[in-house]
Amino acid sequence: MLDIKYNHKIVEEGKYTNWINKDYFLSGDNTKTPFSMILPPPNVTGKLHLGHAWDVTIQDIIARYKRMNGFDVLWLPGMDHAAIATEAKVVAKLKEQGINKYELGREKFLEKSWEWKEEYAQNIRQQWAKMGISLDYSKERFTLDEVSVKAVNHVFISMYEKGLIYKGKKIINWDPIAKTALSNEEVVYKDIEGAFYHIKYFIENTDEYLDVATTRPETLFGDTAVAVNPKDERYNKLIGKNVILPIVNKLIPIIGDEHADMEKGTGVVKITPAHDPNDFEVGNRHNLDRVVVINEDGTMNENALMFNGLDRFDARNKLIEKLKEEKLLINIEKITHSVGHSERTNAIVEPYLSEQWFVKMAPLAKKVLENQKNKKTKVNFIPKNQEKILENWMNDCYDWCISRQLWWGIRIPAWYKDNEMKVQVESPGDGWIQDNDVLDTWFSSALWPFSTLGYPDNTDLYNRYYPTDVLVTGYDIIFFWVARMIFQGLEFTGKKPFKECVIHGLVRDKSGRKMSKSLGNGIDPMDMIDQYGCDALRFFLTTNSAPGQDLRFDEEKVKSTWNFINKIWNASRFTLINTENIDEIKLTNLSFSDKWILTRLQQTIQSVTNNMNKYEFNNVGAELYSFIWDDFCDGYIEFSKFNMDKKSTQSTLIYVLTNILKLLHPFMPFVTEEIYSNLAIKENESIMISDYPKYNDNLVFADTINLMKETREFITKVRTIKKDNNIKKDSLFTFNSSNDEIKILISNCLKLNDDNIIIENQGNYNKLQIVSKTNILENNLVYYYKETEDEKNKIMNELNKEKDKLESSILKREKLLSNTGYINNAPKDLIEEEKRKLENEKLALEDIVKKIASYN
RNA sequence: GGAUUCUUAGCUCAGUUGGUUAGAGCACCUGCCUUACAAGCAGGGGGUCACAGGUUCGAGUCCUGUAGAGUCCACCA
Repeated sequence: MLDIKYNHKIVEEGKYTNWINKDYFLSGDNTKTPFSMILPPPNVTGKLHLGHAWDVTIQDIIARYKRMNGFDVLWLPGMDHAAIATEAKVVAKLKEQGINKYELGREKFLEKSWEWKEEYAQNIRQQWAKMGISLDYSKERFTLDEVSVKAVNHVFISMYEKGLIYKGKKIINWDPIAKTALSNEEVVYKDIEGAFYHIKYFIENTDEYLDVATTRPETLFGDTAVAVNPKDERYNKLIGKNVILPIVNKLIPIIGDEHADMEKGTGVVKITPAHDPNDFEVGNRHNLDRVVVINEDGTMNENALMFNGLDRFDARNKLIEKLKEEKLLINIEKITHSVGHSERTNAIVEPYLSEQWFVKMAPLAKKVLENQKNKKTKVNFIPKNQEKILENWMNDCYDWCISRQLWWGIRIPAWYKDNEMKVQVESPGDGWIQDNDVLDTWFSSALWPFSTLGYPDNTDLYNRYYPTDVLVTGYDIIFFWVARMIFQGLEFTGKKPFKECVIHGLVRDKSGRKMSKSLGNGIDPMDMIDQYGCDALRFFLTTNSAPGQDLRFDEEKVKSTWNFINKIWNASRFTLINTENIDEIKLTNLSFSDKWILTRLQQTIQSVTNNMNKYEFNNVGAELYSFIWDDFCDGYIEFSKFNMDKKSTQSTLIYVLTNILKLLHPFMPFVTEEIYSNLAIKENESIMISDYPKYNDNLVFADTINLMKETREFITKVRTIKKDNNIKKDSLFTFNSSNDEIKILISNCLKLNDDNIIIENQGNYNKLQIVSKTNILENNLVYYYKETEDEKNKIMNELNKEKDKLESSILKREKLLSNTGYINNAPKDLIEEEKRKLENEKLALEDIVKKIASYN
């Protein structure tokens, strides 16, 4: 038997291990229809946060739901090596121990990185277990696994051969701390305090100068021109002349280029082709030299003359001093501007001319856009509006820099000897040296939906489970990952990698801020599990926002979810206590309330299933919450208390509870398993492998719904009257109904007995109020008691208020029903319903009017 | 500059293809230990759905505009 209170710690103990031991999470039953999902692989850099918890719970709900619906579910777990993120952490850890990455050497460093990976992978698996998620561990993958590396090499070589990958010298984002190139997506812009430095560039052979403003004065050593707009009448006559580059004292030309914006700054812009992407383009147009002035580590090089070897920011300060001395500095204008930072090391990113590998995006993006136009082959996003984000990005993207000057990752399969290059996996022979760089971590993750299944080999796994059915992830990762999986999937498998893409939002803190380490407002999901249990956390995370919307974390809500589970626990306790000796479930000779709750259950099953299929878990949550709490607990269980001698009641109790547990199981795997295991009658050894409830028309008694609604409203109304008028239990009153079952139900709920139900007479009592007539209850209820003059007035007020309300409502309905537009256009049943209500209200009004008259 | 989401009760949020008198949780008020649950039960109060127009028989929902908030992309000499 269940304890008096729900204890999540006891309930969750041991269940996950048991499920694993029973092989419930394994895929591979070929008699069933396959259903596959790939878990977005977390980085092996740290702990799972609430966003992960949300993401995996959505997937687990889908997996468990599909499994209970008879599918062979493959939910494939894995982790991402997270090239730069992990490398940065390992470097930092080594630094604490006084070890330098470069002194350690590539091989030793990789050993340390693998140690790190093993440690963190173990943490992550423990957290998955705590979350109760049903992953098929027999298929677990890592992005540096042999299968993954094989796919990556295959794809790289093939793209190179197709001309979709090329090596080129371009301006890329350079992280001077990690000393690697970054893609644009790995750069985060932050507003910081900076300045416009206005510098004098004297025009050759004159005393005149141009006022050139820059935020990065140290790059002036790399200036190879000054540009003005050809339409700018202030300056265009100067085009073709030279200016003297300050400090360096060499001559550079004044050129005319559209890039110079007349509205912006002074209208004059210095051109540094090696250190600015726009200037690079200008340089190409005008055939300018590209002078690199900064080293890989962010120090200045010999081109910076006396600042050679200084850090770029030191050099900036010293240069400004120098310019002041030379009277070349006009002024310093303080500004706040946004500056790119490395996502992982937080270093200020330097636009840097360097030779890197790129993926040519245009043809791939085009493929995605075209595929999205085809209803049959497109990836369906949930919610649908997220498709626009993808299209937006695909419409406007530039080539993807995929080489990283790191060690932790998949090494680029290119080999060099003298001036020759060969792109292949194996070394072409003696003297050939492999490219030192590794690939962007997203290059391997982009192949994840098929590399994990064995692609490019023709494996059974790949054939059975690809394309996958659903991918679940946050909208923040559409560019990084979703888009890239789609174009790689289309390019290499000829198919979309997943049929549906369920997008969720971000978890925010209580005041709506993003959760982040720097703000220190992060919540550890493991703490929440410890306090409220995994089931409460899961239900909270997945039922408190609409699809695609952000979720504000509120511990109070997790707490109230715990209360809900405790409620389920106690309803189960009640059911178990009263069905201990039952040996079969027999849904015959059903009472009115049995029929009603069974019908409500069927309605709930239908609606929940519908919402589950649409991934609208917030609706499922609301549906289950109100069915369980309002209908089952507050309604049916209360009614069952005076019907418990009936076999049908016991059967209905256990039948409805069993169905409730199954409907809840995808959301709350632990507590539903615990209660299920205590049922007197059950079909399976575990709820996990039981069948999901199916709508059953034989258990629908449609007419009970309105009857029960009216009955319960009536009961509420009487209680309200009693309460408002401070009527004690022993008051006398009467009501009548042609339906005996309803009569009994009301008597019981209102705790009436023969002594205080009277049909006639008032004795010492006065009439108090009559509850309005309804379809099922006739001339029904009168309370009697002695009242004071004040009370009398109060009652009259109430009656008049009720009368006014009815009158205005009737007027409104009559107006509506005489509106030909409404009659012609509104659905028929809606009009019928309206007419019915009008009739009822008229009856009720008649009643009230009579009562008011008799009162006086 | 472009895109996108949002604005509904004191707070946090739902609200399906337009269709009765707009819902929930928490908070609030009143009364109850009615043996499944006081982390509960019973009852109650609280919203001119940001604002202004428009379409419609009918708008929280669709369209246009305004204001405010968030996010992404681009720019940032």
